[in-house]
Amino acid sequence: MRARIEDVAAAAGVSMKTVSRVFNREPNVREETRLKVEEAARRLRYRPNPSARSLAGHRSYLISLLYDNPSSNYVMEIIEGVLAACEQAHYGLTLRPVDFGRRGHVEAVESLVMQYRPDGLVLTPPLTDDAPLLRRLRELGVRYATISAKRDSSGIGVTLDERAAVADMMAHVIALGHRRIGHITGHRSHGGRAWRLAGYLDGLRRAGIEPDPELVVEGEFSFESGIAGARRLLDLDDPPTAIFGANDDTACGVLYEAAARGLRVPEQLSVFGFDDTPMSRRVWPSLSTVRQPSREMGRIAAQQLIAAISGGSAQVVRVPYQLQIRHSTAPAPPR
Amino acid sequence: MRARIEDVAAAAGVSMKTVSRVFNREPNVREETRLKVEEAARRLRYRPNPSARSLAGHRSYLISLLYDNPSSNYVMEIIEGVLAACEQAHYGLTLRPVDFGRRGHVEAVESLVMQYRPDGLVLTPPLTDDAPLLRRLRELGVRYATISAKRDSSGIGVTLDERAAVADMMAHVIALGHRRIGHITGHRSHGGRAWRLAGYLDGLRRAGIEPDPELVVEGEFSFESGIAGARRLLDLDDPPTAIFGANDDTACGVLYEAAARGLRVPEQLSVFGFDDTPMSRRVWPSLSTVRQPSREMGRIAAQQLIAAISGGSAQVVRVPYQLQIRHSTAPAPPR
DNA sequence: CTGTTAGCGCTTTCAT
DNA sequence: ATGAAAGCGCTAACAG
Repeated sequence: MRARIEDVAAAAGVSMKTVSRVFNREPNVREETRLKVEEAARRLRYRPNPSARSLAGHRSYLISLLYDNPSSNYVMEIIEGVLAACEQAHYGLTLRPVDFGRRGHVEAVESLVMQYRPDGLVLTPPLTDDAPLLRRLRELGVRYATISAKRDSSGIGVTLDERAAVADMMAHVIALGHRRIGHITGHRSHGGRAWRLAGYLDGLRRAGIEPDPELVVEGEFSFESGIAGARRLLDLDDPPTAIFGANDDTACGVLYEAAARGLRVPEQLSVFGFDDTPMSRRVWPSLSTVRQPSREMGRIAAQQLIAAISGGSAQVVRVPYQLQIRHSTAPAPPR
Repeated sequence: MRARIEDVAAAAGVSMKTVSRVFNREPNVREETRLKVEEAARRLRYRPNPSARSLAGHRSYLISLLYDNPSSNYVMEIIEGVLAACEQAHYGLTLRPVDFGRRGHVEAVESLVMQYRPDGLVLTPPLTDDAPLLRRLRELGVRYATISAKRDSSGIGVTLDERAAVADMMAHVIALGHRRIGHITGHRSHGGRAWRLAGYLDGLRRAGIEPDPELVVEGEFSFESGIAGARRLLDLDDPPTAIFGANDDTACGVLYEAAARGLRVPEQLSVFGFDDTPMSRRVWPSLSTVRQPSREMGRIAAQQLIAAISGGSAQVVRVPYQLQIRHSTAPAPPR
């Protein structure tokens, strides 16, 4: 049978509570005692029973990740990071796909919270800026960390300066001689949309280029909206020589439409995206994009959250970005 | 505060045990009594405490999904399906990325099992055919369901006739006039490799085409191996006019290499894959491939597993495939 | 710094 | 068909 805390206590010649203290890293245990306990636990291959722990401790040792599946790669990387942090802190993870657009999604989250009583949540965009959801979470008294939130609402989480990243990328493209640069935006409900648009405008302004409203078309972070956006942009009387898709999916849509028209990338059209998903390396030509350390961001968000749960201090950590210049950006064609 | 089983019992005028019976769908409860209990539970918004339930019931109500991340899209779809089944059965899900190649991976799984005591596992390829892992699981007495296992080892799970699917796809390509068809195989440790190779050979045989060993090159289900395989195949003195990549990633590598050489797909080269990942619709030209209902397969695997856990009967369910003919396959070029 | 005692909310076992 | 009592393995609260 499996060893219980009682067995460890007996083997180490201490009380159950002392073993509990050691395992929970509580203070007031002599180094010598701790070693004895650890040794006994190892010998008996003791593993605390999570159910008993939660039941007696009035906490679930569980955190939940809420996502709205913008992209599988993104979510999987976030999951990996969150999982790594959970493992280290001996927390469990539950997943919750949320249908952001659909009514009743707040109730769905509420039901998760009521049922599993997670000690905290990790939110990914666009849920990070879903006002009704955030309000309800606050009413329920659930702590949460945000990843790439437009506005910090919990003081716990992680972000990246998307605006500066895009501005940097714009500088790169402008240095290649491009003056007419199109942008297919992200979905209105995503925080990233505003940041990336702002970075696009920053880039133009810094180069002294007057923004042309015609060159900014609505998208929604999807492959399809990349195709549609590229069509509108390329059908313009004075079409752009470069297009910034608000994320890699969108940029891949642009690539697709260009190929469909027999337009050569990057010779006749430069394209760039944002996220550095694996796909950006797998398309032809490979996509210039901004690398976002998603896995790391997941890890940090969960770490901050667990720190807050454990009564420590937490913050919104800013992580660095990185430009990935590949084969989809090249000097502007002569006019 | 949160309602407990005791409160529901009091409100319904029955004992705790009766409430427990109702919630666990145990027999020996009068219809009338059950309704009373359900009504009281609804009024008090009662949710059983999962920790207490597991502690007293000696089961975790948890299943674990083990995966080795061949592709994010694939894993995410499986997760969604498994999650759907869990939800319905009031089971929790824990995730376990496993580094199949690395030594110590069996111990990593064992540690998961010892710590969380899941009531069962769901295995995805290639873990489904990892002999040392399976042996250890059996020693530990853990039940598991397999998804697309090469060999059925637990009697619980879901499969798809990959061999027949590939043979069908071959028939389609042969009907287009192709005679020299190349194949970049999957990784040796994956069950899918053998099936897909067998389907490729079936297809040739049925058309009376003598297989040419030169046309089969080793791959590993990756984009990179698709590029490498395409190079070898296209550098042949008598290169193929069509190439079957063992999965979509591989096929996308072929597309990439073809584009890099200025070879037009499908006019000069036909390409097809397997899986129908979202990417297959996003590349240019869009990829002909075999659709595998991954989400559904995840759901079924989890359902079967939970049925087995609950003492019911379970089996290996076979699900249907579907050919997706898109723009990467066309009549063979005249010789 | 360490130990004792009393639950946590549920299911089991055994009555009735 | 229903109920009473005895834990499941751990931590909280309080002693010492």
